[in-house]
Amino acid sequence: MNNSTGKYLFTLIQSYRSEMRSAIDAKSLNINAMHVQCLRFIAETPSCTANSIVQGLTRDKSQISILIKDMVKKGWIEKTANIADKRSQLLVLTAAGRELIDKVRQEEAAVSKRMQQGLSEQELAVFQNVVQTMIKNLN
Amino acid sequence: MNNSTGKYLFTLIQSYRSEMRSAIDAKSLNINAMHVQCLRFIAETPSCTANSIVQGLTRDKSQISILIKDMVKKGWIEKTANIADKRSQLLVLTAAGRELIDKVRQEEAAVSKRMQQGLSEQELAVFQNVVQTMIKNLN
DNA sequence: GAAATATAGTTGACAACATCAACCAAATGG
DNA sequence: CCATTTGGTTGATGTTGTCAACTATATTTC
Repeated sequence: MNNSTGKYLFTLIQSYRSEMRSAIDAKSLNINAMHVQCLRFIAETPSCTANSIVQGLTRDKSQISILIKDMVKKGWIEKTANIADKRSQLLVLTAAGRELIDKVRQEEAAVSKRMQQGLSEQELAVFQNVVQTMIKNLN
Repeated sequence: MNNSTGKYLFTLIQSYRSEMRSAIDAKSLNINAMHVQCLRFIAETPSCTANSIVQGLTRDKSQISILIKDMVKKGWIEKTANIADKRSQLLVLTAAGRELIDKVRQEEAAVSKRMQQGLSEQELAVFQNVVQTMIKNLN
């Protein structure tokens, strides 16, 4: 392999984003990529704080702060007091947030299924392993 | 494989971007990701026009128009009259642009090399095939 | 126990990337 | 020759990202 790696990965991600965008728009879900990542993270993380998301998604805290504010405003998540640390709040999905992320997951599953057409279980397993190794190599 | 595909790919791309950013900053190359893609595309495309880039990189024409303006201003590319179509101009790299993209390619090669540590030729070949198939499946 | 330092989160300013609409000049089609 | 399409530019706006400065709280040090 040569240094077209980056190029193909960019193209793949761009195509994936575009597909997800279309699916999201088609279903009028009205949610952004970073909102999706945050909601998923909150759903999967007990005692989730803004800082948990900062660490988990490797993003700047100011960016996450703004995203949280957006999602609270949109009624997808709620803040509750964090007894363990008065500086922070615990974040939980509301019923609307859970419903939304479930719908998004369905669209993600559909796009992933399309992406994987014609590829064997073995090829996908190698792919997964390679991606995880590459992530590890860079961090 | 499940729908964590998107998640891992996002993480990989983010890590890659971050690495490239650090490498670019360390060498004081002062160039952005989209500039890099454009310069590479121009270098590899005979009779390159703004529209060629729009089609090749699948980006909005207004975005490409602005990028071209930036790169001309920075002295990395030049516009020459397109005799075949008075509406458009041909884009070519200047000496400075060629030098810059060469340096970027070196950094890309270094990052790719790090990414690939511990992975066999066969695994990388499967990876490449899977990525290209996925791109094709989405378009 | 108080002071110094670090941390969690917020806000503002700015940059990079992206999309859409409106426009003009040129090319193409009927 | 006129209508339509295309290539490119600009403005407005949205999304994602980074950095600095700030406040309140927690932790560390003495």
